[in-house]
Amino acid sequence: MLPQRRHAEILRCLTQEGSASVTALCSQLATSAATIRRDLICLEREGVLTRVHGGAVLAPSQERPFDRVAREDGDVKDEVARAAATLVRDGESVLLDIGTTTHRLAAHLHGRDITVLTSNLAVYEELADDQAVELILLGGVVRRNYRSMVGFLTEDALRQVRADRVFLGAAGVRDDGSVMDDTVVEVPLKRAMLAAADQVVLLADRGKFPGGGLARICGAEEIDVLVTNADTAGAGLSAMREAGVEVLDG
Amino acid sequence: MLPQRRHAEILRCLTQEGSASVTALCSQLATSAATIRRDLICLEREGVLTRVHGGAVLAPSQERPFDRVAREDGDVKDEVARAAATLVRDGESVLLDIGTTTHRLAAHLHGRDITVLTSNLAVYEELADDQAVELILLGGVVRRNYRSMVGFLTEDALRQVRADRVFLGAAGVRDDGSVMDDTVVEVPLKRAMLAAADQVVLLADRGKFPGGGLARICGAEEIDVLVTNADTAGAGLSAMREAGVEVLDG
DNA sequence: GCACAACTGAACAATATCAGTCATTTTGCG
DNA sequence: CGCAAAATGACTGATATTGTTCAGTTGTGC
Repeated sequence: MLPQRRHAEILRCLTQEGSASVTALCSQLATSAATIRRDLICLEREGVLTRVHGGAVLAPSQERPFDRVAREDGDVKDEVARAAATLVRDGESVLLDIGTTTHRLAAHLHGRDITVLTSNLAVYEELADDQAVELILLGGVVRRNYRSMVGFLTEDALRQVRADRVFLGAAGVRDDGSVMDDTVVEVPLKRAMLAAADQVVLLADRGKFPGGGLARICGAEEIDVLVTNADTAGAGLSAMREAGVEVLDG
Repeated sequence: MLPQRRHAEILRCLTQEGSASVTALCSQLATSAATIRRDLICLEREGVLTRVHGGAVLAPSQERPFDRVAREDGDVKDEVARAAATLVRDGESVLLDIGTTTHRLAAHLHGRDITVLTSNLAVYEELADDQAVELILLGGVVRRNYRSMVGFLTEDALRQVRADRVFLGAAGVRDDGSVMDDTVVEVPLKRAMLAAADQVVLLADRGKFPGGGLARICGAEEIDVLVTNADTAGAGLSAMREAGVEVLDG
């Protein structure tokens, strides 16, 4: 393996985890501790990381903005996004819905060895520079205000692909467990996404219980996993549980 | 194997993986280390890559081959782009090919009341904030280095749409009028674009006459309009004229 | 404070790669 | 066909990188 490749890999581990130990890097890169140390010295000289006893951490200036946002406590949406990211396994292909919640999820998927399918242009911009993630855009008519693509092209594309998991956002969940959306044009898209994935994961922070919306996307029975906050409560959540939805707390 | 073919292959490996080792290239291209090194020296002189111990990595300025190309030959290409923009009428829908030339064309389409269809992500970024232009992305697998989307999704999308005009880029025009490209994966896309538009406009500055390329996209008879520089000359241009192509000077 | 484990830095040997040279083969051209 | 130029592959001494070893240091639990 080329030294540069190793350096890139070390940085990938660092940005993903925030820190990395020499022994972990040894096994991950199949090399000796001496080489890793030499690499770390080199990278420290470049100023991209700081060496600490046993490994290295990202240099303060190198922390990506989303990482800082992610570590702030009390951000209910980010709790959900972070919890959802733990569901994704290496090698999988995931379908990300339109909206800000899935954009936040994408920010937690940096450096992962996965394929992301989406019509969410915010996700595209988030992951555009990430070499690890394979990115597939669904196409469609660009809606600037929503940073997304919609229309028959998007729906057609969804019929041609298959994902291991779809991460769905929503405007709210009604007390009967119905998943609702505000934007009528998105509903057929969301339904097409449901059909294109093996597992349906709904991202809904506690503010979505109960929640309104003009149009019904689907009922609780179509959802496999609900990711929400630990302190979420309400009839909608109970309805989800009764429908056999696995509930994951952020 | 021809040196040019080897160089193209080396670049393909590099853009795909980000780095390549001499030994890997040896076995992949079935040649000796000495030859690979000579190739790398040559390519490094061109500024395309940076040699490192054990192999090569993409040159820092080269990580986005797109941006590099975009800066070269500024005026020559921009003459062509500006002239091409005059062909577009309000209310039309235009299909823009992958590449830098069409990106430049897009820069001249700001504020126009038109619909732009493209798989060129540089065009998307150029026009994303322009309220006047309706933007439709074709979808597909994102190729970061080329700022484009390719693959069967893109081709499928092209079969579903119809444009008044397609603006096509190319690596070069041969003396017999054949339009050539370097990137094999783009050829079926370009052919699908030809089929999806009523009029085919080829953008080719004087540097493209004569020009090489691995794969043939189409012959002169498929082109309706050629936009080039005023001082362009050569057998390829004559072949175009003989085939009845309307030639527009920038 | 002390013992113990883990980590570090430096030196060294082994290995891999590099640049240069030279013989051989291929290519282009009259 | 023959010749010259270019490209290729093999060899060699020089250089760079890597893994190992070991003495010294740091961190941790008692």
